[in-house]
Amino acid sequence: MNIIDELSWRGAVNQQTDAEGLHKLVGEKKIALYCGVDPTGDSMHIGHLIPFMMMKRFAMAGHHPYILIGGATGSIGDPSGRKSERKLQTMEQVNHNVEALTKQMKHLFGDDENITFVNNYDWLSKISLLDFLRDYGKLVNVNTMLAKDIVASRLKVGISYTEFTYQILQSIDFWTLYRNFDIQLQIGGADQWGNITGGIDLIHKLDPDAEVYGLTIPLMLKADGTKFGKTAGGAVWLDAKKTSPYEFYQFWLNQDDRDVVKYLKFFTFLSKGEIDDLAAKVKTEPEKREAQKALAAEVTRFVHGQSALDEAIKISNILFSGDIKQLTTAEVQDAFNDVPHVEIDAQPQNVVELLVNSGIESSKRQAREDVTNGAITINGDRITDTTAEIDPASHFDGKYVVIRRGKKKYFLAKVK
RNA sequence: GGAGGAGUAGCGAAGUGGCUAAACGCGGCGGACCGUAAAUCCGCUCCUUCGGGUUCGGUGGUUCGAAUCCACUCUCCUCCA
Repeated sequence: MNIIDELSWRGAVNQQTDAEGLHKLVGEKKIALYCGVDPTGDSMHIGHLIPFMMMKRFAMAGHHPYILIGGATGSIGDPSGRKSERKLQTMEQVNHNVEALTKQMKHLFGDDENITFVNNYDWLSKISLLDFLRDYGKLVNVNTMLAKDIVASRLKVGISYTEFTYQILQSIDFWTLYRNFDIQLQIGGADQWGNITGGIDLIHKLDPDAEVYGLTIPLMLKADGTKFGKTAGGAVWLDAKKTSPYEFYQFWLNQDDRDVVKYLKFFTFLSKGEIDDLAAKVKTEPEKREAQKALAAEVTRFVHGQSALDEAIKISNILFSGDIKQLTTAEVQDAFNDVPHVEIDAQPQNVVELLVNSGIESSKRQAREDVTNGAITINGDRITDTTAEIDPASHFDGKYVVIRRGKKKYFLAKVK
């Protein structure tokens, strides 16, 4: 199947500069393409993953993706999709983030020999101001820049010259990659359209015969219209230290029936046949949640590896179907490694005090309410009496107390 | 520089002297249903030693009593120059 057809089937094509031309090009030859990410943080979240999963598909189809880490552009700040000016990061932060992101990217995509990593700091930092103005600035029309959504939407609130210039830097990236590596396609999120077409315009001015294309991926929204990828605790990170593999697995497992097929298409490498199969099961036997399970397993394995996935499934089974009291102390220690930890005193203590002191509840009022409502389970027993005394010595050799708040939130309390 | 307008709980937004810890909506947290889904329904959503304590941009007044009135002050928005 033509890679563009596959992307279309997956719902991953929003806009293309020349749909016919690109379709023909990738059908005729193996091309080089790129997608960039700016080091705005020291870890990506699942939203960042979207274009790179598509890059991987290109690689699997025999094409050659280049992953660009924006060491230079990240120090400037992309105004795309932003309502207000970004706070400039220090160069130390940028460098730290570049290092962290590169490591993460290489972990995810680095074992594919057909994927190359580049950093735009390597060329953008070498351009002098005068060269910039003479070689590139002259080719870019300010009126065109102002008309782009990215800039136009910001004119009312204001935009600094620095952020205004961002699109030129990204254009120079595309030009540089085109010239050096014959990169003919840039892909990105829907908000990158303006930056991508800017690059294509620049390339055409410098090389009128150039054959280059742009493709954007639609903005991902949940069935209820809210942003994808956010939970109560914030973003779902790819870094296991920020979002544990167990939480990561649970995030995917809990997806809405209406969204799960879309996510399978975006985030997994399952074939069309396999996905169609799962889609049918969502309709016929939704209660089995096979699509969600497959999604959670595939993505968790891709990001965190097989053993982390096994662990996540094991914990999930224990927490949601097993009897916690049957576990040995060693099993508790092992199974709950990934669940949030708190510390408590060894003496028997009142439930409400215990919940507040351990930080599980924010106030006594809240703690009392949850206990009264039956939201609190300690070592597998539901506690509904606010005057109940909890003795940490009663289970697991007095070393641990397993606390559940609500239906899904577990905490492992270590006894001091 | 001039003229208006606005600042209330996480957000939006009522409230113009006591009955206001502050309507309502969203969000959040619980519970029921159930499939660890959605929708729906119910409860809660400043803190508390349950006596009370501290809140309506800030400071200081008036008053028995202030989110509400007065003065000063800070921030933001709109229009004019």
